[in-house]
Parts: sequence; C-alpha cells; structure tokens
Amino acid sequence: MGNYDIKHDVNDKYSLRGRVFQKLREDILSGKYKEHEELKEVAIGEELGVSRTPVREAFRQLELEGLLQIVPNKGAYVTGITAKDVKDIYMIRSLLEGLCARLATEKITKEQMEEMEENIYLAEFHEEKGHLDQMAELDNRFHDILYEACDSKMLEHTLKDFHQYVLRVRQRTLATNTRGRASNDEHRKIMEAIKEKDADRAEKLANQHMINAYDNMVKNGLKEIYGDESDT
Amino acid sequence: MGNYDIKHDVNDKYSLRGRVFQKLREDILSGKYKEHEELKEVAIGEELGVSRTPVREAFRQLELEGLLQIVPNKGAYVTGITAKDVKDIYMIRSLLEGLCARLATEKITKEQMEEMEENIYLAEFHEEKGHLDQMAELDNRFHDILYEACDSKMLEHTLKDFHQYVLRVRQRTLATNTRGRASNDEHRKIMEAIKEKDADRAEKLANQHMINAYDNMVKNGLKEIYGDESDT
DNA sequence: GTCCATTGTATTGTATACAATTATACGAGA
DNA sequence: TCTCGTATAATTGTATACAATACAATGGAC
Repeated sequence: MGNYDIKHDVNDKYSLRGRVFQKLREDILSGKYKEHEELKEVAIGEELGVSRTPVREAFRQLELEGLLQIVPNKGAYVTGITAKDVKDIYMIRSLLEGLCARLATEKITKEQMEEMEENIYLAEFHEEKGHLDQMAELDNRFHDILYEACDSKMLEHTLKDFHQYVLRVRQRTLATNTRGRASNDEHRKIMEAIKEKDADRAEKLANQHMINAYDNMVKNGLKEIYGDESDT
Repeated sequence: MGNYDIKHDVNDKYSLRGRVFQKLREDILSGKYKEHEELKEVAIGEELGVSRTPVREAFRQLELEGLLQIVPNKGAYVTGITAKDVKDIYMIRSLLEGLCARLATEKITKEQMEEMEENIYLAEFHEEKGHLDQMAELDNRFHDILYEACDSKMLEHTLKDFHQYVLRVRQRTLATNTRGRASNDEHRKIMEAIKEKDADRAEKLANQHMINAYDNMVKNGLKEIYGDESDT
C-alpha cells in the first residue's frame, strides 16, 4: 500500500495545465474573478500565453472542485466562494479534523510523531521571533502531517482539499494578530493527546481547534473580504 | 442564491468528454480496470471511438476524483477503491450526514419536507412489493433531498461526491437482503426528528444510519468484492 | 562482460484546425 | 412597432498535427 507517493494535489506545477489550474483557482478564491463571471477559453489562454487546450483541462478540474460551472456549448461561469462557504468548510473540517486526530492516535508512526513535535517546537520559535511566513508554513505542515498520520487516503484527500480551499483566507488572518500563539498551543495539546494515546481528547481538541480558528477569522473581518451575503 | 440549478454532477451526458468520463468511472469502480493499471489515451480513445482530447479531459477529472493518478509525461494509473476506502467513506459520511441532518432540521423548506415524506411513503410501498430498482432509486433520492435541505453548497457537494463513490457497491447489497426495510425505517425516523425540529436526534439517527448501512454491507460480503487488504 | 552514450520508439503535452452549437444582429412581413 | 426567421459572428467541442519527454534497446569503449 502506498509504494509511491499519492500526491494528487501536486498537479505538476511544471505543466502548463497545472499552472493555469492553480492560477485560476487562486484568482477565483482571491476574488479577482467574481461570481457568475464568464471565463472564456481564448481570453484566459491569451492572458497566460497558452493555447486553449491546457485552459480547457484546467476548466474541467475547476468544475469538479466546484469553483466553476460549465454549461455545455455555452461557457464557464465562476461559482466563487462566499463567507457562508468558508463557515461551512470550517464546520465540516471541525468534524473531520477531529476524526482525523482520533484515527491518527492509533495509526501515527514514530517518524510522523517526531516530525510533529519538531514542527511545534519550530513554530514556537518562529512565533517568538515574529516570522509570519514560516509560521504559516509550519501551520500548514502540521495539518498535513496529521492528515497523513490518520492512514486514510479518503480522509486525507478530503481534508487537503478543504485546507487548500481556505488557505488564502486563513493566511491573511493568521498573520495579523495574536492567533499564532494560541494556534501553536492548540497544536501542542493535540499532539500531546495523540502521544498519550487519548483518542477522545485528541478528537475534541481538534474539533475545537477548527472552531477557534474560524471564530478568530470572523473577528478579524472575514466578512469584509467576501461581502455580507453570508450567515443570515 | 441558486437561481439556476447547480448540478455539478450532470457532466453533460451528451458530450463525448462526459460520456468518456462516466464510462471510465464506471469501469474503474466496477473493477474492470484494476488497481495500478495504466490507462493510455489512444487505447481508450480507440475503444470508445473518440480522439485523445475528450479522453484527456476525462482523465483530468478522474484524477481530481481520486480514481486516477496522473504522472506527468508518464501516464495515468488506476487508483481504484479498496474495502478500506469504503469503510473510511462510511466513517466520514456518518459524521457528515449527521451534520447535514442537523442543519436540515433548521433549514428544510416545506416543499422538501413534503417530498421527503412522499419518498418514504413510496419506499415503503415498493419495499412490500419487492421492487428493488425503485427502492434503490428512492434511497438515493432520500439522501439527495437531505443534502439539498441542509442549505450548504459545500456540504452538499462533498456528500454527493461520497455518495456517488459508493453507489455501485451499495446497490448490490441493498438489493440482496432485508436491509431495505430497515433502511426505510431509519429514513422515516430521521424525517420525523427533522419534522419535530429535534436536531440532536436527527443528527444521531443519521450517524447511526450510515453505520448500519456499512455494517450490513460488511455482513453481505463487501470483502469478496474488493479483496481483503482492508481493515487490519 | 560491463558500463555508458546514443538513438529509436512510445506516450504524453501543447498548439492549431475544423465542426457543431449558441447567441446576436438585422431585415422582412404583419 | 413588434415578431419571427435567417444570416452571421462568437464560442465551445473535437480531431489532428507537432513538440517534448521518458524509457528501452542498441552499440561501442574499456
């Protein structure tokens, strides 16, 4: 099982298609292309200096990610991501990260455990120094370790998708206040629970970690980013 | 919100790409293409009488669904779905269907509530008559109603993906024993909890509904279908 | 005989050409 | 003036041609 890396989200940065895909995804999530806007193959192609073929393939992927709606023989329309979507994602992630932590408690390898400890140690260091970029990087990595440690391809896949989805939003907020320290503390507590083989505690802590992350985001003005059509 | 139907999974049956996509998905899930098998663009194209272009686009989508692993400049390899994957999916679905039922309790519309009641009524009718196809159809529809009723695009999208994923497996087992009646009963109990606005109960019932569905599947020989590399 | 370079072949990546479909503009007729 | 139909343009769908890459086979140097 798993003789070679299944990194479905690598999406070869070095192919045109992969670059187009990532570029468009970024632009949609960042709000450059607004909801219901039509994306035309030739226009995108010209803008990025590629032909229609890689653009089309990227479109098909974006459709499956739910960021684009493709109407046959008509066009591709941006679906976008609303504040409510972000809220829902964190609600879903809260449950699934909990499940993930619970499973990881059983399945985590010694190497993964060590990397996790190292990650937390480093994060605390960079937090004191105020290295925001490194902290964001380590935060991402912490979750990736957890996803890998749960030993479930399906769960890992799902969580990585959602993680990616909210990445751009999260980075802005993590960097702008004191959430970094709190987040690190929560990571450490999750890690300790896993280390002590307390699956229930690990699950609860991971649940709460997501809720806190979301609450913090709301406090720091998520709504302004995406407009206010959100939670009614 | 939702002026036009967002049916991300329609995937236009009438385009070549859509047909290739569905055909390949079916073939992978049904086991015609086995794990690690390489899929070549020209071969698939010739077999289906189309050129490489729609095949390539279908490949990209299948990769995002996790059914195919595409190695740049090398090839596309079947990922398949193991018994462990199915188990994990049901574990994930158990949580998410619970969340969905909870949300639906708040958000469900009168029309959706009525369709749900009608669905259950019809299902009981067909169960007594032994109409297996209709029962499977109604079972699918019940869950789709629930997904729509939770009023969360993200959750609906996620659950529909997983639902699709296990569809082929589930159909075989639902049809082969007395699970149909039990499943209907559980649907009715979920519906009643939602109707009585008891979100906690609805959530718990939906959780358990998934667990039961999975247990039944295991009892009826899921392992034989997918080999026994599953739960260790 | 072994190792390394080179070449050849198969396969994917990209670009372009052509077909099918849809939207739009314009004019004829009522 | 409004409506309908047709022609035209714009856009996507598909096929094919060409380029780049990976891998295997071949052959020579040592």
